[in-house]
Amino acid sequence: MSILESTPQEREVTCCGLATTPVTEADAVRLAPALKALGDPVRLRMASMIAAQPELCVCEIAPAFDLSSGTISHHLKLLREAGLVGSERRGTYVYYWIEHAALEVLGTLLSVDQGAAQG
Amino acid sequence: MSILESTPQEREVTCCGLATTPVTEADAVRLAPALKALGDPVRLRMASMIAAQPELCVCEIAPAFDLSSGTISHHLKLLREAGLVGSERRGTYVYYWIEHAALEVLGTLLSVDQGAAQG
DNA sequence: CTGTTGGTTCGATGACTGTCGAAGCAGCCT
DNA sequence: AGGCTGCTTCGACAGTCATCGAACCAACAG
Repeated sequence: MSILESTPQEREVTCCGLATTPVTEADAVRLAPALKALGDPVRLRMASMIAAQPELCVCEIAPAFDLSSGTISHHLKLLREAGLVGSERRGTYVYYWIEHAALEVLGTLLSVDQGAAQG
Repeated sequence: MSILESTPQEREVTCCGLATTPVTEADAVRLAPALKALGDPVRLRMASMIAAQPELCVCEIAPAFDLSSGTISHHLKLLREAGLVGSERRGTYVYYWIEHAALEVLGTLLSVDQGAAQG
């Protein structure tokens, strides 16, 4: 059950945003982990760095943070488990890329709904 | 320093999404707490219920969850502190409403950027 | 003033999280 | 094979979090 597997109910929600139809418990359980993963300043920046490039190796990500390599790996793992990024080892380096589809699900969920919202 | 106070840098970010320009550390620190607040299934549903109505009293929110009133209050407080909802007591009841502007900041942050994203 | 109902705050507790440093693994060199 | 570099995993630890039940405060109805 990943963030990308949508039920009909969830499709409606992610079609028109959180304000249109109350998110069901099942959808909340599936969507919340991705928001939680982005709810840490380190991971939000990591996701943003990765999203701004086609892909990025850990050796390019790590220097931006004053953290041990173990901690860097830990955060990247959480982003991966949340379905927000993918990774692949190619030779010496491990590359990370953003899963745009997952990001889009969240963007739609939080997008301002033209019908229900009123500034 | 709330989610709604934007620096020039942050305006650029929240204009075109997380993938356009890497989020700065300061912006990440300011934006992450709101995502964190929504990163819990209970609070995501609460925010969604509140967002789907002009306003909602606690007595209408609480029955949707199998939680003690103390825990309900705790979650609503976190949403309030994250700047995502506002609240006001009117007579017997306390009413909560969504802060659409804060939601919009997040929606824009996570929205798919036409320029940088590619599926 | 007293009881009742709606919410918040408090204290305690078990679970989870962010962090480090050390150990481990993978792929290179030579 | 032996060593080096890049990254992940492991074990430990302090800090945070979700939850409950109890105590508390606010408004109202008798």
